[in-house]
Amino acid sequence: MARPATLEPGPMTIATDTATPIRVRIAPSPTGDPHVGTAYIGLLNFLYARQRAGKFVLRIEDTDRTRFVSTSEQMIFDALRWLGLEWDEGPDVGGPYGPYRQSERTEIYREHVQRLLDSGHAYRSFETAEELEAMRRSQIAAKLPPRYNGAHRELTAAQIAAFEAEGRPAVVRLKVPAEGETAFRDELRGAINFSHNNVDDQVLLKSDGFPTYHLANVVDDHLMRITDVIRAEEWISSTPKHVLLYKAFGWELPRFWHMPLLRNIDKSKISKRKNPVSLIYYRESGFLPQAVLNFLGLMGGGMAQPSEEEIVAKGSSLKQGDIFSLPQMIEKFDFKRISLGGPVFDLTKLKWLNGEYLRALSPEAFFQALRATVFSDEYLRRIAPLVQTRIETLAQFGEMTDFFFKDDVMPAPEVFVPKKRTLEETLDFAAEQLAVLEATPFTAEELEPALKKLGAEKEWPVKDNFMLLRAILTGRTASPPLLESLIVFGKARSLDRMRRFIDAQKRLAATRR
RNA sequence: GGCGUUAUGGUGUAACUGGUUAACACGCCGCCCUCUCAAGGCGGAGAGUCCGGGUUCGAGCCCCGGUAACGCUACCA
Repeated sequence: MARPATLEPGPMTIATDTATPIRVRIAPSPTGDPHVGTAYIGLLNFLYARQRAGKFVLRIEDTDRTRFVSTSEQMIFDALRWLGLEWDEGPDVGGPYGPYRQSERTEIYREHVQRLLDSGHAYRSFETAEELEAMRRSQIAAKLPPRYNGAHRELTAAQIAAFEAEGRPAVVRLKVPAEGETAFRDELRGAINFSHNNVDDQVLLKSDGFPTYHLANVVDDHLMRITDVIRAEEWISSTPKHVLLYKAFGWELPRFWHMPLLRNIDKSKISKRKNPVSLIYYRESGFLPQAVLNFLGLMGGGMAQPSEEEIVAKGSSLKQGDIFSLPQMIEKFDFKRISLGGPVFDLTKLKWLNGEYLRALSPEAFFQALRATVFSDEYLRRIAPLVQTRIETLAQFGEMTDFFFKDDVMPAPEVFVPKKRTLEETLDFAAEQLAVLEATPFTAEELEPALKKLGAEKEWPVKDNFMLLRAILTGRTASPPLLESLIVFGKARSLDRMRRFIDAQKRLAATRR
């Protein structure tokens, strides 16, 4: 892999106190579109590795077969490469500690689980999912904290044999010590303690034979010689379980760095409901990877603002302080500076930044960027057949297809509300359509029946059903074929357009009242 | 509910080991430039640093006590 010289550890390289080479990893789950959160944590890990001449590993965390999406893994690869976050080891590039896909490591997990069973750090538990669910409900009803009650912690050999004879499937759980506490150090926050009263007997091996995150993550991090676990803050609460596992195996602990969570405007954890969260969306909407990376680098504030002397020395203007490249981040990004409050992912500022990058392009580079994205041959080639029979001069192509090239369309209520329907009913139905589209792969064979099924359930005639969707997607009542348009425009952008539409209309309706 | 984390303008961040009227960027408003719109230039409004105590000549920075937000609380990650 050819890397620009600037990416090599420069004078700012941080000396580490250990002789062991630094190794970090990201472990995305292939459950859907690649997520901005993955890019954020990916960037941070990448920077950390590059600053210390370490290795950046990509591991695919595909142990949940119920949420597995087969196309997801490739999309993750593509999105990370688009951003320029190249990994040194991973499922597609190999490496000395493979395999890098957890579904290919089940034998390893089984062996390790057996070790825990043998050493008494784990035990088999035979409750069914339904029984556990019932237990949880009654605990919540009784206002008790929902926790595993430990019923099978001390089964006798005879009891275990009986359950097995019954053919009951088992899970393996971590045997958390009844007393005491587990403490660990977070590199950004200092010591964190958890009383064992508050650490559940986590399932380590599911009844389908796959490990849970907790087990797989610890085993793999150890086997892959990961020295620094840089991950999102949401993992703090489960870190004691991980620490307990390291100890049970007798392994050395990695350093833990928990990064603040990216937030929606209302400060909740970033989610697709309130923010475009798919990296596909950003790529297809014409954001430049450098701008996205730059923006992500702003989140958490690891880049010091330049001092006045530096500004004078460089002769640059003050606002350049928010603009920096990946090599500059490698040089200057300081993990100890990261501020812990959850940063709001503010699309407005991202757009400004992207505009700065666009303006900085040479005319030729700008033209090439256009040709590579919104006016790519590939895109045009897919749109062309949708309009060929519908236009009389080639110039009409523009009118017919404008919505394919817009960032936003916003039809008026006269356009999208069917006769005999109220605005409110219509928006409610649009929300139903959105839910269906989210759950459906974007192919004609899948989309059509799914939408028709919804229409039948809610008693919306096909005509009104499709017309509403057409209005939302295209902004008008006449357009190329709806389903094909949806598919070509793409799932990420289509869903975003719908969400924005519903949000905006609800807000409008509220102000009218 | 329990546990954990966090807390500086609307948003992202600054403020060296406590030291002058809390700084920069985005956004917002106004003016200039201009055929328009952007961009660019200039200017402005907007926080007294979550709240309450304390230490100190002096606190956004230190101590104590609250509050709020967020996260976790799954055979999901």
